Amino acid sequence: MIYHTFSHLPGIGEKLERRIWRSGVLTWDDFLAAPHLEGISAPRKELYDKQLAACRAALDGRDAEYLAGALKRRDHWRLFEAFRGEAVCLDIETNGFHPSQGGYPTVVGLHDGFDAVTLVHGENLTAENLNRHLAGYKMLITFYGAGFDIPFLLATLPGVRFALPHFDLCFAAKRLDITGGLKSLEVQFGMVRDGSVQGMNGYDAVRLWERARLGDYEARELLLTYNREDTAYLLPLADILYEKMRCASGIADYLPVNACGCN
DNA sequence: TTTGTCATACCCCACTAATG
DNA sequence: CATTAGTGGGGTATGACAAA
Repeated sequence: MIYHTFSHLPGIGEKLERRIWRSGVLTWDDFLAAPHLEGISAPRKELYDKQLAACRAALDGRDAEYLAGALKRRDHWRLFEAFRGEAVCLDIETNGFHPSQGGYPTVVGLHDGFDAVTLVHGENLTAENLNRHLAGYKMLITFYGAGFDIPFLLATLPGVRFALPHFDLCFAAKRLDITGGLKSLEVQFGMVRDGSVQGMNGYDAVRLWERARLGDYEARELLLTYNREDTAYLLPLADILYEKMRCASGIADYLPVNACGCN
């Protein structure tokens, strides 16, 4: 999808991007090879050519951070296919307070589809540790992380750094007119949680931390399991939502073979 | 080259919905 | 609850193209 993207160029929105596709220019290489494009003046094309060449070099060099900066936030999802193999899902639990009132993250969970890492407050949760783990990946996946998890971590863990492309599934779902929180989406797409944490919500996680903090080992284990389940379903959900977003973008209408399976 | 017209990208605002 | 980013609506600014 990223090779088909032109909406990040200044002055090109969704409409113009589709017009470019309609004219037969489907990829960055097509664009660079075309001597002239209708609706785009020569000096402007020259500027676009430069930017596309830079993006292409970044993609060839797997420079995810450059591309994160080059794309508008709402279009980061377009990088998913390119970086799926090096994507990490993140979800946090907190003690229930806001950073300004003594709030802190209790658990930060990372899951890449194979391995799960859990950073726990007072044990191994530090900005350095989190940065080190994130550094091994090319893309970040969250559910409403842009609105909650990321700002919360930035406010409570000085030095933590988020520069990766960020696929926020919550806003993708909203743009697709799929409403409801993470749990609701899991049900909609037939994902079933481990019985021990079924029906739990974020508030329960707050209470579990209270007990875990006082030495309740069982509560601690349940809290970690809950967080792990939260992160474990993000990647399969991303797969589903990415396909739907791609279909909604309209690119499949212009590709020679419609291998999209849009419904 | 200048002007007029049209399309559309962009900006600002209040609102929404999700998080623990 | 309080908090937050993204969204959508509506107005404005900008750029492409064609006619003069």
